[in-house]
Amino acid sequence: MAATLGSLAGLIGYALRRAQLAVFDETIRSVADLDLRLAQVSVLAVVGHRPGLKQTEVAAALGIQRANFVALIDSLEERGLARRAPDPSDRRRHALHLTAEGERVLAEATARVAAVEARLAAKLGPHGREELLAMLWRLARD
Amino acid sequence: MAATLGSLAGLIGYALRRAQLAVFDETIRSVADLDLRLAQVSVLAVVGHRPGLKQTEVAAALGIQRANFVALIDSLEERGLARRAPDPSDRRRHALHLTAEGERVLAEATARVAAVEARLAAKLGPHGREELLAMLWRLARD
DNA sequence: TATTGTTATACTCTATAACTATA
DNA sequence: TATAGTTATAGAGTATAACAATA
Repeated sequence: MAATLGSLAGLIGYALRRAQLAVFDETIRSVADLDLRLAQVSVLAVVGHRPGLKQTEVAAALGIQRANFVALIDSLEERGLARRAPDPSDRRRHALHLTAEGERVLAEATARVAAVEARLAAKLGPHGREELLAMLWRLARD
Repeated sequence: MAATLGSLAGLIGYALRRAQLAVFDETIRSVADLDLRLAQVSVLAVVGHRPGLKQTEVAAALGIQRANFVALIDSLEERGLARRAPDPSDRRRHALHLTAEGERVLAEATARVAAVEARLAAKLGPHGREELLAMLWRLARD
């Protein structure tokens, strides 16, 4: 395959895509039996880390448009994992929180993902993981 | 944003996704006025590098399902950038080639993408690019 | 007037099954 | 029987515009 890819194999953009797809494939499988998509896991992680944020703030942190975020929290709320709390100071806002069940599911999902990450780190050698993260975020923040 | 992402910021998988989206955003814009999507550019690159490959081989190299590959070459053929050539030894097969116009468009797209890649490499320091590519392909190949 | 959440919608990307023609 | 290409289709993910309620 490498031989047939030609110049693509030397492109950061293309290598990023292939690596991301491969890693997501493994990560998606790791939480599949929890019936969670990665977007749902990411919302649980942010809300669990910073409870009380409003929808727009969580969506912006994750790079998700607020219009598309609605169905995402709907799904988590319907499953009893998160809830929208009314904000007394501004009745337009919905502050987001995890339920006790949401905390449990997040803990389980986090453990599964951590196991995948450990396997990835093992492929990268001693300081590979930290170096990779530093480079990736340098590319991601404009 | 980093502060609100919590544990996500330390995940290789999540950082890969954010970096890939940011890089693709810039790359997509760089070829937008050629009216080319990145999937089309990747097909032009592979066929230009290895003319005569059959559809299934190109699709496999790019990780695209052969069913989804049909519309992709259709679009390139309709624009006169690529052509399906009958294979005399096996009439089921279509060998893929670029037209002269396809070669020209590929050259232009390659130059645009190379300019983006140069900006990315500049962000990563002296040996950053090579180190990053090595790590990404280590993750992508299983 | 501006913002928050929402609905509706359209478009791309991807995955799967089934068909045809050839081998 | 198996393979190459194809068609049809359904599910995600994403982007945009417009609306109601509230500020």
